Amino acid sequence: MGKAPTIREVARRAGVSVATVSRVMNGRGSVSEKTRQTVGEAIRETGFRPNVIGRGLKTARSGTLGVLMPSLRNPIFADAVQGIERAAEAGGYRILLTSSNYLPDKEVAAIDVLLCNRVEGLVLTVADESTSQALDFLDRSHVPFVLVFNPARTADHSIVTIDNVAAARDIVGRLVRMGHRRIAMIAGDSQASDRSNLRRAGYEQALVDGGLRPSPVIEVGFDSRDLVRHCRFLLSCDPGPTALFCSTDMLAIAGIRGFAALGLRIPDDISVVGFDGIEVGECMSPSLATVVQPAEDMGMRAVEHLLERLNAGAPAKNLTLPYRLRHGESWAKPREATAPTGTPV
Amino acid sequence: MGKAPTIREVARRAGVSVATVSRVMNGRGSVSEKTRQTVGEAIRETGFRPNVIGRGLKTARSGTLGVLMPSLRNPIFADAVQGIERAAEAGGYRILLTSSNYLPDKEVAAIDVLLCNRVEGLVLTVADESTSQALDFLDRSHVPFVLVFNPARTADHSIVTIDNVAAARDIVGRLVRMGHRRIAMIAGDSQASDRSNLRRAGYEQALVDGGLRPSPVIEVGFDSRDLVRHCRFLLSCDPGPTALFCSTDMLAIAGIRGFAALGLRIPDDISVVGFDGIEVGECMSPSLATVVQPAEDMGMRAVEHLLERLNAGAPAKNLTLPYRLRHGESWAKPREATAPTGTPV
DNA sequence: CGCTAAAGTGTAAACGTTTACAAAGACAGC
DNA sequence: GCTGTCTTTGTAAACGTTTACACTTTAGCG
Repeated sequence: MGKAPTIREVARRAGVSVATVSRVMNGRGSVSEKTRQTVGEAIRETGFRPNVIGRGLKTARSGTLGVLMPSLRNPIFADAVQGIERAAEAGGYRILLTSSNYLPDKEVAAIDVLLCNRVEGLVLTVADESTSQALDFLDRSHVPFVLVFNPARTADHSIVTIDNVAAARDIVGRLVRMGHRRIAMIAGDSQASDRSNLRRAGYEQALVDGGLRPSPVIEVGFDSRDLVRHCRFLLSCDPGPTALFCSTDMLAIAGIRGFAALGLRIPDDISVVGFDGIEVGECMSPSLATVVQPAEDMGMRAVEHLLERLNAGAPAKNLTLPYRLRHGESWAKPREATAPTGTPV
Repeated sequence: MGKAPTIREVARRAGVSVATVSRVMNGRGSVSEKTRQTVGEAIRETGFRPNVIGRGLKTARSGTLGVLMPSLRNPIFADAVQGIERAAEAGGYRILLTSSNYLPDKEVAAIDVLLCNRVEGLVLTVADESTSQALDFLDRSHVPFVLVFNPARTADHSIVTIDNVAAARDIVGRLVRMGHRRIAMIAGDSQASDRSNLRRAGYEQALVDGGLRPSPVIEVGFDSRDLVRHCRFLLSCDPGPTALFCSTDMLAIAGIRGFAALGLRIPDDISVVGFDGIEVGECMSPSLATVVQPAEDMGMRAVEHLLERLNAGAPAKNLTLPYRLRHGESWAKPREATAPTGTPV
């Protein structure tokens, strides 16, 4: 593992000073055409690759952005990272990726590591924005950051999100207007996700809007993949639900499976809708009716905004992107369709 | 954005030299208990965070590993990255993540950027290991790297993979022994994935093993999500297939949907099996019969091995992990079950 | 008390860049 | 030829750490 050549060796080989080599590389300052050639050759001959660590030390710019996500196992986050990476690359930045596994303690630790690495900014999703120590910590650091998926704490925070309450209310409202009167909800651990809470709030509002009495919400862990127990419970209730709303697509997919395992057909016997809009929900059969968050786009926008703040000193802003409903095949009118109590559809 | 405090300011505040502060931070060299206290306080008071860029310059160690994946949109890669991140974190390393979008040109460019960032090693999946310029490039760099998912080029390369040929042969062989005589295959773009080719080879071997004549393989792009056209084509063949093998789970899921859209029931009318073992395949209904690659584990092992090479000078090695079959619900005996020509099951 | 060894601390030189500043050369205008 | 301007190049000082080396203090021991 011979040491990598340095700018000094290139300079020696080209018979110029290191300053000149630096100028050739960065295209700053004036260099005669002849020298430029010579140096270019020397660079090629030595296989020189500028050491961005040395450069970063001098320029006080690392060229990296920190990224912190709860997990990459939920495709919604993987998609966001994909967008983040694309936009970062387009802007000439690299990303340092970490994940918290939904643990607030790890959030703080991971951010600390990123700050030691002198990331110029961060893009992150925290478990719960309202209680996050990680954000307090970050506020104090004066390193700009953009939250993705999380709701806004205050107006002077940069966030890229969708209106979770409105979206949940919208999709559940449609179930109501389809004629569903008993709509259950399975929500991911509210401790680990403020989104879960917001979606629950939207769900409850939709029930109220429809004049339905709230039903209890089943809270499960994020990694729950086997919901058959919970599905059985739901069916055992006196008037069982005719529809299920899940706080994430992963849960909804598991819910469909749970009901199918109990012999129900989707959507004939029960409707199931999700939230996130992960691609696989669209590919499966029945395709999942859900709220689509433009995750990749959100990641890109987050980075673009971050770079504006970094390079142009733009102010923080709250960016709420529009969500989309995917009219999948997993929902339908309830069999014993009764008109909703409110206004007819 | 006041400048971050440096070791010098901590030293001044604690009334000691920078060397002492450094010693306290790294626990190297001897420092009296009293000084240790004083310095610790000064660090806390100033909110000092060691600049790993400065450190890296001196120690010639960046503490980062480079990661290059084709895309994060396929959960199999996201899972691998998850494992990579976990193991890297456990080993005290950070990861610099890039993706190639399956484009060989971007592979080279991305690696170049990573090398400029002086990653101490790389974990990557290239489109095609046998033709990859990226790997030639990397070989010349003398930075250790580990391939994941790709097959081994030569014995002195580090790789972590499964036996794609054997696995494909295994699962397709089971279809044969179930009684399927006409098994179609949909494969992802072979240009963009050597895995696709290996799985195809395994598929063809299984057909030969079973005394079946090879049928043409349909090649599609990786981002193909609507396979209904291809499904229709398959059904239009004179004796249509009774089973479909797809080179990835994402394709298999789309295939299930394609057939379902044409009115077929899975697995009653046609069996569909995939390859990868992404989690969502297990959650959906019918659950996907597939070859499970331990992606997260593969990512972890890759990093563990890389760190062994880095820190203990261990030699490169080829690590072929066992695959697992998931006996999902998407396959069954063909309706018009005929015993296979070969040995009975 | 004097000697030696060990422990604690400081000094200063790296590491690979960038860049302010200085210097030198070329050239034009007088 | 002198002056001034512009272009090209070099010198050297940062940037924030680590660490070899040297120095001072302390402790142990005769």
